Amino acid sequence: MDIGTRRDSGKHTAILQAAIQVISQAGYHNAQISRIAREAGVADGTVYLYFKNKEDLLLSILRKAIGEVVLQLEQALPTEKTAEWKLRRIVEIYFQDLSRDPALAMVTQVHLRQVDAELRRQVGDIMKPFYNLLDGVIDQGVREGVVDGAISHRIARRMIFGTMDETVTAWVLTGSKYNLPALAPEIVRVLLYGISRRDDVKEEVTL
Amino acid sequence: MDIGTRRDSGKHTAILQAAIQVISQAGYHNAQISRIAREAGVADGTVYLYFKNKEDLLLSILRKAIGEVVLQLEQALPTEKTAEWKLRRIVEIYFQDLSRDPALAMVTQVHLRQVDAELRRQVGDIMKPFYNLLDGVIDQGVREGVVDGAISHRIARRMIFGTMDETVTAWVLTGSKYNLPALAPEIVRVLLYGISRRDDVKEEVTL
Amino acid sequence: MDIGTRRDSGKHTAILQAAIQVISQAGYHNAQISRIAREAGVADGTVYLYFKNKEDLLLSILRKAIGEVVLQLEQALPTEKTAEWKLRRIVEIYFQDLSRDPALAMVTQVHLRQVDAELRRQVGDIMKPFYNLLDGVIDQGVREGVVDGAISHRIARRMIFGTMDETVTAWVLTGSKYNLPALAPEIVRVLLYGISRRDDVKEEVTL
Amino acid sequence: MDIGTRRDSGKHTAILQAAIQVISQAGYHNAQISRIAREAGVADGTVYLYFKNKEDLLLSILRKAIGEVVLQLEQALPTEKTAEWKLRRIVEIYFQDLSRDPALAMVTQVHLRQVDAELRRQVGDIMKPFYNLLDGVIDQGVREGVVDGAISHRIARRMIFGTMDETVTAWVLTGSKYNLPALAPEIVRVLLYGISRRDDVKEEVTL
DNA sequence: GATGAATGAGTGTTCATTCAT
DNA sequence: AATGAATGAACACTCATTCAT
Repeated sequence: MDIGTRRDSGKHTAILQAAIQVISQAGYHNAQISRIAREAGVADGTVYLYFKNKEDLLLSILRKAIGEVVLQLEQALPTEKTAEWKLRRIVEIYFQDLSRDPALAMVTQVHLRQVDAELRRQVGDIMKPFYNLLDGVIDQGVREGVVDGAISHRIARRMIFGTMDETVTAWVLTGSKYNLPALAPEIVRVLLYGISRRDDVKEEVTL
Repeated sequence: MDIGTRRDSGKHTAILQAAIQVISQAGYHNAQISRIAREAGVADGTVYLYFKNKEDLLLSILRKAIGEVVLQLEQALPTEKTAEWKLRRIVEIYFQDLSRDPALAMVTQVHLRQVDAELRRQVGDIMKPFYNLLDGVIDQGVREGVVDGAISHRIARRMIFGTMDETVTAWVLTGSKYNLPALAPEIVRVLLYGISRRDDVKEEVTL
Repeated sequence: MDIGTRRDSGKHTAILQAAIQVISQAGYHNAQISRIAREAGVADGTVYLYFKNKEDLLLSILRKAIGEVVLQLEQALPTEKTAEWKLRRIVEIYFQDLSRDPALAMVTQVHLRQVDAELRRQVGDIMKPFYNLLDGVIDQGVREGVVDGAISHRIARRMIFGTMDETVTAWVLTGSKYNLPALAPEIVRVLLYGISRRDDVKEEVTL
Repeated sequence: MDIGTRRDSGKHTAILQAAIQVISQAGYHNAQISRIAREAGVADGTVYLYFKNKEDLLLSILRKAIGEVVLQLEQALPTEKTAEWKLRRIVEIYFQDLSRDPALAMVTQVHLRQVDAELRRQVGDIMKPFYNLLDGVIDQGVREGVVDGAISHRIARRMIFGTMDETVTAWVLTGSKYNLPALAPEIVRVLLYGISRRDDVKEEVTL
């Protein structure tokens, strides 16, 4: 069922888009294949020509979303020299990409969690490249001397991802009303320096 | 946990415990009422004498878990004077409580997210008291001058909760093998000061 | 379970009345024993001290209703001399009794039909005495020369009962708003002479 | 009966026939969809491709039965000139149609009554056309001078329908053993002239 | 007699998936 | 490739009835 890179007559994309719309509105368990098919303008059976099953459809959405973020990051990060500025770009691009398609964000942030153990493992695989990028930046930060080498990489990564994740989820659940990317600078500030007051700031975080 | 309350000849508690076990293993959508009932040693119908429906059973688990954390925090926090130490106690107690019952943690961290919009609202209501405690500590921190008043309360709270949540979820999904509470000091350190290197540290974070 | 004639502390009657009320409103299949018990002010189990099961409860209602009608007819009919006047009394008393307790009428006319084959046989047994009364009057009518002996007794009886039944059911289903006994004279007229015009009437039907 | 229409490869008809058979034997509340499906040779789910739900299946049976009677009456009645002969045709055709399919008669006469209030309203709607036909004939009878204009139309209609209904129900409950249409002439006689003896008969009712 | 907590059998309906065309 | 009619497994919840107290 690996259709490959050719997207045929656009049906692959149409079904994926329809799935994002339907799932974002109704949730994974209430998103019937028949409704997704109708929305995409194809027959029920056609969905199974492009996706192995409903679960695969959900994972494909995540792959697409994370794939795009990673792709953009791979292009943008080399531009930045310091780890600090790379982290800044990560948060910005992550927020920008997700805020560009609220329905997609709703699916990845909320409905994707509504799945069972087996699926969760695959979600981890898909997130890998993104986690690796984060780890790379933390590494560089330590080498540069701006990130505390004593902090566990795992903990650092989880704080960064956990904070971004919680922020996007809150944004999505409150209706995607405010400007998400605008929060990036303040987020980066707490990631770098925590919530503590800093009188000794020389070069303040600006954007 | 709530030992001795034993209302209704212990059936209420038995069903709740059985639900935690079954849901933690199979997930909410795969946890049949009949299986929970069997595990609890009661008839299917008996479940409905103690809980309104399956959803109510799930919410009761969260209520129990969060209720206990909040209860302990309300007793412990007044003991601590500074906001910093209060934050420290929050992370410690949160980690300790959840690590005491990995199955319960699995349910609240993973399976509880597998629910639809209507339920999500109720989850928010249950979490309210915990969020309020966090806000209170942040407030105090600002007044004490240790927390940066320029940082949005919302963002601060989301970083704190997002980081703890991500940490517990990762612990639970990797099999609850390592000592979760032992991570508390390092977590508090990144919450307070971020990931940045701090040469200017006068009084380092210790425990 | 034959409690006999003694009605103990009135619980037998209380449960029967409660059943009439609950079934008339909710229908047989929606009338839970627990609700009938609550309405009667007794425990669920107590219902089974006075009635074999739910079905028996329903039959008891019919027995009570038909029993009262038959009792009254057995007292009133001997008073009337001619078959014509006896028929008149039958319709009058049948209508009067049912209109006295609309809830009871609702149960016997509507909800009692919502039962299965086995029960239906028993309903027939209960109706027997009433049918016998009808047959007796028809017999007498033939002997008196006012009823056409050529008409099958069965057909005559079904016309009489079918017409009364349809009339009462219509009355009950439209909310028991109008005066049912007031229809008796006209009903008797069509039972005796059909719907045809009668120019040759010597002694018209009056009341 | 509607032979040749055969829509949907006959599955619609097959399910309807299976439902008539199963319900006539077991009653509405004991007729499981799975049993009807098996009897029709289709999967359970297939029933729901042709009928909205179990209730809709029951109403479809009545619609089919009454629809056929009304159709035949609409063709036959214009043939008859007088109201008397039209009434005769109504009884004949009603009896003939129902006696042609005893299982169908069992469902409409007995099991259809086993339903709740909401359904009952819809039953009324379906019966409307038949009631209207009866009213039309009574009207004509009054105009012709053979029906007593002083008799309430409602009462006349209820006597006619109540008598037919009671007759068919009795026939069906006793095993559909005797010839139902053969009773038509005698039934018409009691509808027209009641049970009274008629010495003054000039042109007696014959068939 | 009276209670009411506990039982557990019973079923309409949905929907992901298949496959003959 | 595309269709969509057909499939059938799966399950939360109700409620008449029982029985230990």
